[in-house]
Amino acid sequence: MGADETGLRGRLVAAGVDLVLREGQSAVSLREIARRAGVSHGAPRRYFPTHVDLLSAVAREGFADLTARVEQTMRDVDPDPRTRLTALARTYLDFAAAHRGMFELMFRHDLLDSGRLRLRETSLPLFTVLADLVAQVRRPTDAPAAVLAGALWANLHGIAQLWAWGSLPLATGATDDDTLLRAALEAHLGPAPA
Amino acid sequence: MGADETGLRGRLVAAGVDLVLREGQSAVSLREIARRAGVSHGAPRRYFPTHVDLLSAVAREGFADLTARVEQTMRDVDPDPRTRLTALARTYLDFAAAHRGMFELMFRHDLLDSGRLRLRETSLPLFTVLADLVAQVRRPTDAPAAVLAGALWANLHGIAQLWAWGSLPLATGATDDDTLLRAALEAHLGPAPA
DNA sequence: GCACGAGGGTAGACAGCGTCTACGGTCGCT
DNA sequence: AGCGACCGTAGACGCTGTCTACCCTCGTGC
Repeated sequence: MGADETGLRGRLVAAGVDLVLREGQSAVSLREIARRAGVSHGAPRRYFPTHVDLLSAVAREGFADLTARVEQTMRDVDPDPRTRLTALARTYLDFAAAHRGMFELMFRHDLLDSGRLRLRETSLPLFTVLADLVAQVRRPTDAPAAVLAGALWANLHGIAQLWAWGSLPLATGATDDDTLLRAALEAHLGPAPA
Repeated sequence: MGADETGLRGRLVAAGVDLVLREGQSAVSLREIARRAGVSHGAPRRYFPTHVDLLSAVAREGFADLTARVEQTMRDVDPDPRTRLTALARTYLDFAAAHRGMFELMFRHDLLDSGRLRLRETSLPLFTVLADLVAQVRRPTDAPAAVLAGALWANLHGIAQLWAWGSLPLATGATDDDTLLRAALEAHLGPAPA
């Protein structure tokens, strides 16, 4: 998906992905990526004029990975939309927890050039999957589907972020994020079916 | 509140706060703060052994500021808990939008030492205000108050963050965050009273 | 009245960073 | 054979955070 090209460009992105997964977002320096790719520190410049460009490409891989996981989940799980939404949410939170560095990078808009690489648009298919499912379970009195989906996404995202920060467990006394997730889903979509 | 001490320590924090508000989180370097405080680059070290310590102190001011704003809102607004919750949420989102750099810094747990400065605990009073209000409007079938409050906070936080990133407006087609906010409040707390 | 020690700020060094620029080598094409 | 385009190297620059040695200025004990 772009990262496994044989050229240096692909190797750089792959090294960046590997680095952010292993060491976190702050470790992803241009020079370290170049080192891991076995080239001089000036080499990346041919493909990525600035550090931001390279980070954006790495983040793009992150979105692609997350999207692929969600699509895989959709393939595995029951077609009932409510079930699918629950599974999607779980996948989102699991991704954030398992790849925290990547997840952080993906939403560090101060580090990324969302315009040049159409990064925001890269996250759109993901939102579309969510929005389609939301539209199917939406009740007549609910907000419009796009709004409902946006609010739900924001809730998922907030849980992922605050949970990682440690504030949420401290404040709520919870030991896992599943309780919070269930509460969020029921709040937005109504009580879970029996 | 700690930042207006006359000593160098207070001046450093004040300079940091000013800098993050004006230029954003990435501009808050140790040396730049020292420069603005009119001291040499080594001076901060007496009070803040590392950059992280200084940033944490700045973020602490941010939490203090936000808490003060919320408390002011609580003083100004009608005692009806639902109204208060709406106002609190609005204050939260306004703060995030108006002081984006500070808001980012406050939740950059990778940059902060939440342990040493009890930073997480600093955000706790804020959560308590929210939790108390939530407890008052909670319906019998809702999740426990702490969980409900946590989920709602996460929703607010997610809206603030995703909105700032630009993804949410793009995905939902909304032009302001108020629609999203109302949807979130109604989802967690039930339909708004007439 | 004076030495002394501690607190607090200065100044220089170091390695690492992103960026810029000049250079070289290695192709394929005419 | 010669020539360009492509692609990577290497060194410099100014910036960063951190470390260390130094010094100046007090307050205190004698």
